[in-house]
Amino acid sequence: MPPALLSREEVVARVMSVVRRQGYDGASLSALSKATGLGKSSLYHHFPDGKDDMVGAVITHLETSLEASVFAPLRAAGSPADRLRAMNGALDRFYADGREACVLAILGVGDASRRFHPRVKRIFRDWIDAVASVIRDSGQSAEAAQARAEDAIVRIEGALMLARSMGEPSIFGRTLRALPEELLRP
Amino acid sequence: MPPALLSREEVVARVMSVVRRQGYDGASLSALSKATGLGKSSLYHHFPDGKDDMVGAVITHLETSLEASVFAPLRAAGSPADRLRAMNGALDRFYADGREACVLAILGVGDASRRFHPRVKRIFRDWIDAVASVIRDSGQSAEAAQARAEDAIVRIEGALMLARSMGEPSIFGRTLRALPEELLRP
DNA sequence: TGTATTGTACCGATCGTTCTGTCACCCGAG
DNA sequence: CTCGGGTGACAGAACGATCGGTACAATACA
Repeated sequence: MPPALLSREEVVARVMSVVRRQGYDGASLSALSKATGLGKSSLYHHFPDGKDDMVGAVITHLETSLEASVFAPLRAAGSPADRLRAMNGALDRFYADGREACVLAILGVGDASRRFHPRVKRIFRDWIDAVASVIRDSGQSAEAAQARAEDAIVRIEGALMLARSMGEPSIFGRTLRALPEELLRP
Repeated sequence: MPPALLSREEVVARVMSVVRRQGYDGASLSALSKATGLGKSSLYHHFPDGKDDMVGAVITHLETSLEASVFAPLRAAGSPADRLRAMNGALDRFYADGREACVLAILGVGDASRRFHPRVKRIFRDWIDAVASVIRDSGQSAEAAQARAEDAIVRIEGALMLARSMGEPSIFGRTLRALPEELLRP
């Protein structure tokens, strides 16, 4: 039971939480209604284009919050290792230490994936580029940095998936902690 | 349009194909009916417990075919590198060079995940153990082998996810090809 | 004939969506 | 200050479509 008054950001956060756990198809309007405390018609008042509109707002929220808490720190000043550790901290929080699924991975399932694919791809692209810039700053060539950055995202997403499938969230933390050394080795 | 007569294996394969693309919730009975060429009543004749029964059959098919084409080769005689390359060949085929999603990852989404979690976890467990045995045979300690084997599955699943999200299937092949060296390095 | 398989029609439930209406609140006119 | 008309935020009820699932008769094949 939400406390009657919810800001748009809070509503979007709750929608994201449901999508994360149930997937796009599983996130029914009635589930979203229950999670946000808003009637179905109220949801349509705030998101006139329906479910796609709500999930679009989730992606927008994801874009801005990833930019602020992950991409920007990666591009900031500081030692490469520190910048990677800053990313790790943000990811650990966002994924609840490996217990929560990745929204981007969830949105790759089903017909919805076609609609959201461009925006999802863009986020991954930005993420890879931000990680690659760190690795370049550590002295690697642009090509090696690009390849290692892709490998970083591969590991993060894979660890998230396996951690949840095995019921062992620690897999995620272990993978994260190993990343800086592996990405920066000569 | 299926050619009228389908073996149970072929039916299961088509169900798997739909689940893979649409997810559990998105794989409606009408979609499964269309994909298999069987009416709903025929589907219920062959799978009396409905959708869960069909997906259960998919998992069973997965267990046996992964055992035959991936786990067994990993445990067979031969050099560690050869055994890993044998796994890679099977995976490349099964995932269509990175174009098809992983059924196990798909089944981790939504309420369905709770029902199938034990079997999915078991498959991952067996997979990790089989890879670990290869790495042990290359001279690594049991602990290091276990950790590296987990990392292998992490990378395979992550690469599959990212390859599809980026629309660049080649990410999967590149990750696979890099695996033997990374897992067997001293 | 008997058994295995399938088509048709249907069930109640739930899907995403829309319509209608109500309530609280703001703001300018009197 | 009061009042009335807009305005945004919400709920209830209902829409047609589709969901997963069932009953049963008809067909196909042995």
